[in-house]
Amino acid sequence: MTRSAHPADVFTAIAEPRRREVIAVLSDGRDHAVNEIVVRMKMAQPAVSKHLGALRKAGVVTVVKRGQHRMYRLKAESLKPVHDWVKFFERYWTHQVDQIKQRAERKAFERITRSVDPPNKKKEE
Amino acid sequence: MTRSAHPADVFTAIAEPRRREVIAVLSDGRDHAVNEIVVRMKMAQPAVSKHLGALRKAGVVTVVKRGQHRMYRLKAESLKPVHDWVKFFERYWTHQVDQIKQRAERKAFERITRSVDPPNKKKEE
DNA sequence: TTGACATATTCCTAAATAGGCATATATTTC
DNA sequence: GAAATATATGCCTATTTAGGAATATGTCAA
Repeated sequence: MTRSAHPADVFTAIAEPRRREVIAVLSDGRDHAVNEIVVRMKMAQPAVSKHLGALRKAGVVTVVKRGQHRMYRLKAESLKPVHDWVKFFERYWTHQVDQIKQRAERKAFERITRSVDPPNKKKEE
Repeated sequence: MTRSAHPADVFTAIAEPRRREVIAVLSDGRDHAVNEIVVRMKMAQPAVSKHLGALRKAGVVTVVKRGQHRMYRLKAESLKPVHDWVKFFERYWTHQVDQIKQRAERKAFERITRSVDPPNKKKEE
């Protein structure tokens, strides 16, 4: 098995660097035709179309037909889950870092010395 | 080709749901033995070890030998690039959304009508 | 209709990879 | 040393997937 994520998972969608490039192009919040993205990214058109397809499946972009073009637009709210997820860890690189680390180390040490090493258990928790 | 990202890319590392579970277990900032993660995640030990290996390569966790255990710890700063990347889009789901959207739409419309296409359309989605 | 242009889709291949299973490699305890 | 425990690694398979090339589809213009 490979990636067991839902194929349309946002985390998976943004894992691709090229896809983040596409998002960067769309990050002005405006509509963009495929061809424009192709030119800006210096990438083959089918490849771009495929990435856009993946992003669309993940709900990261939306499409609208306009004449013979298809206008893609970033749906930024779709990135909110990522933001929420990573925001939790924000505090670890802010000023409280030292406090947190020290407390963690102390607790971890206690845990280890008191419960893990004694050779009388198999599986617990 | 598959994922063209550096294998140790943080975005790729966190794309795996199971890996985010591992991170969740480590999210208290303390040391955790592999076996503990195995038990908590109800996952086979080799699988867990592999995920930990991937996370380590991506710099998301660190290891320390302690007796016959290997204690893994989250290196939260490694997630900062993700935070920084997604933070840019934060403003799109905050109160200014309407402003931004409206301006974007207006500009896009101008762009289209002046350079790409006469303003007639067939199908929209 | 014909042709030009924009985009998507299909087929292909090479690479990545999650997880199962078996096994190797410590490390501790007896 | 031997057994038990903790962890990593190797092999295997099924699945995913990025991108190339060719082609299909759709739309507009003359």
